[in-house]
Amino acid sequence: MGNDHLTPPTHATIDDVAREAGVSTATVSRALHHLPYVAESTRERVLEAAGRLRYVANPNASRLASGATSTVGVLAPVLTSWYTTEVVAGVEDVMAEAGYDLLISTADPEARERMLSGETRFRQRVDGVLLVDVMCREDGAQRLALLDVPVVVLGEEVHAVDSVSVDNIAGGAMAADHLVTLGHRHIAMMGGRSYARDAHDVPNDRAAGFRGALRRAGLALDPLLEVDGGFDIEGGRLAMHALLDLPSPPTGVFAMSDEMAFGVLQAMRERGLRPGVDVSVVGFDDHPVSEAIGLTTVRQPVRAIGRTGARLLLDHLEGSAEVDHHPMPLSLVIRASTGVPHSSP
Amino acid sequence: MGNDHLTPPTHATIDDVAREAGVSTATVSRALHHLPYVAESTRERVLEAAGRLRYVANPNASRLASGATSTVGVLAPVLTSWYTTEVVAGVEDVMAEAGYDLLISTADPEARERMLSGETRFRQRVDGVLLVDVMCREDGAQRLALLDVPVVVLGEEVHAVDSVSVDNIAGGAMAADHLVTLGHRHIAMMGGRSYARDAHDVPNDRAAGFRGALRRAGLALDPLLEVDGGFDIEGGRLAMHALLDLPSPPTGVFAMSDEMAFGVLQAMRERGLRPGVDVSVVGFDDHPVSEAIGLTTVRQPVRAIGRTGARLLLDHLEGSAEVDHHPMPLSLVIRASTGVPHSSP
DNA sequence: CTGAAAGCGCTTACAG
DNA sequence: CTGAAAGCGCTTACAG
Repeated sequence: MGNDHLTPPTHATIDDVAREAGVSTATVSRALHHLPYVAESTRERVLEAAGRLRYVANPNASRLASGATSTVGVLAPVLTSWYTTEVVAGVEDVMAEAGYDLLISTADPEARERMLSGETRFRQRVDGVLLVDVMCREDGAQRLALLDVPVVVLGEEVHAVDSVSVDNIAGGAMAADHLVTLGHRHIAMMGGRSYARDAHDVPNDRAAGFRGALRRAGLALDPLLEVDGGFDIEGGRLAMHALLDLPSPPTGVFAMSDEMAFGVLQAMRERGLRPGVDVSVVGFDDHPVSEAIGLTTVRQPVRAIGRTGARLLLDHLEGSAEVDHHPMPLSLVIRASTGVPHSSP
Repeated sequence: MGNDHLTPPTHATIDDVAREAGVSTATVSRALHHLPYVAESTRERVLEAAGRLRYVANPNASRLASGATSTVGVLAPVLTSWYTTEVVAGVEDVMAEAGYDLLISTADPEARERMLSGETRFRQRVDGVLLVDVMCREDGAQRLALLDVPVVVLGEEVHAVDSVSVDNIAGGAMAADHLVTLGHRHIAMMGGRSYARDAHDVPNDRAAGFRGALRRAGLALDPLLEVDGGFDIEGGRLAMHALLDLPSPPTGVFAMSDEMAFGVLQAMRERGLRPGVDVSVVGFDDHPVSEAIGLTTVRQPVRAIGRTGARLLLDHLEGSAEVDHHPMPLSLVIRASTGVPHSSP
């Protein structure tokens, strides 16, 4: 109380600024947008008046009048996994700086279908769309290319629209090669069809790469050692317990995500087994916790994936028509969870 | 190609629907908003026409005309910590269902000041605001109460506006009591002033509760055992190494966040020390990884904090004027990282 | 370099 | 129950 009684009950509009500066609203608009053909002295007067009135343009009015939304839509799996959060953070980094808002929507299967048919809540509300791990395939990408906004696809390689992804086949092979090189012969592979990765090429690609590398080493993947860990911690824990209950448990495990690998390590701890000694474990992602607990993993540049996708979308918003696939690098990070097999042949 | 040539190059507007249904735009608007005083037969005709034309109202036009934004602002520390992500996910759960968009903004110190003075990018763009761990204190809350949108504060107790938080003093005491009960006497406390928690009451409250509980047990906190772990993994690791380099290292450590505790465990692993045997560790949060690695911790209902805050804000948006503090419960989750002191007196 | 005016696509009193 | 019309606050050709 006793404070600033002058606080306006409502916000200043462009008319207020025009009056204050003694010019028309058109001139105010031009001056504030730094458009050419405004006398320097006029511009200064407008800027000053706007500052005095603490004027901020009403975005709804601007957008309605100009047709631009200054918003990009992000369709992503539930923002619950570290991976997704981090990708979106990368997108946010770039888009915030460029002055775009993000409208984030959850990518369940129906949302995916609505997206492909252009029926999303994004309609009329965004200037462009980023799809995170939605898995459209080439036919989906062709439908996206027909939409009236530019679209960039993250997490898979397509060609009808811009895309950025890692080479999951190579990633699976890196994990296998590492375990084989250490001397492992009896190796398990843990994947899954999580909610987020339903109908996904990602696990399939990692599996294919993993199998291929084993094959090249003269090994085959024992069907008993191929398990579903649901891409989360608890799923990884349960699947690992099942593996350890086998008559002949594996000496090495490749978990297709670090979160599953955390569950694997938890199961080992529950049985008093030592990672890297009794059983070797390789994850995928390089979650921040992985370094802390010493998990060997295939690192993806998660945040950079988001940033790169955002930059590509900005290019399109500025008129670029180039369409390409942008591969991102993977690397193996070796830590304490892998070592030579305990009972080496 | 060869596909649907009829796809309209532009979106249907309310005028198109009105023409198609043979009514005025006013009637279309009323019918679509399920307002009273529209003949059932008319409503049906409008709904059908809108469906046929795949009409979606232009939100910018709606918002400009009605003055409502259907958006709530969320001011939160960098969306990089699990805690923040999870709170925001809880907010999103509730707000998405109520038909509100989220406009998320980063809460650095300048953003905090702009918020308190009503100068944010939220101006004119949101119907309400949720502050996550921004720490306004009572005087800040009084300024927020003067703003022209309702505000709910998460993470601290204030009274000028609605707030929801846990009792951090009690939480610090729970950690201390647990370690003392196990027989620990030489106990370290790891806090910090992270970017996110700068100028924060949270660490202070946890520290006060921790100290108070020690005092009640006839113990005092050795100043050498009070360290800064920066509220992240690496900071926790470094601080723990420093503690272990002390002439008389602690037998127990209370880290004020699970992520710091992960760093503590990493440092121990690097030195071959066993959690719960050589040194006992208590965290704070109950991060999903904590169960996997067996970290004893003070659990907060993080997602529920976000949900509760969102519901309170919705209440205000619907006209409620009640203002209250809403406490959320903490609980101690005992796991393998704590045990009786190795060299018990 | 600047202004008058139309228009963006809705919502909402105001009259019937 | 329904329509004509004003108005929300901007932007942007179109003229000067």
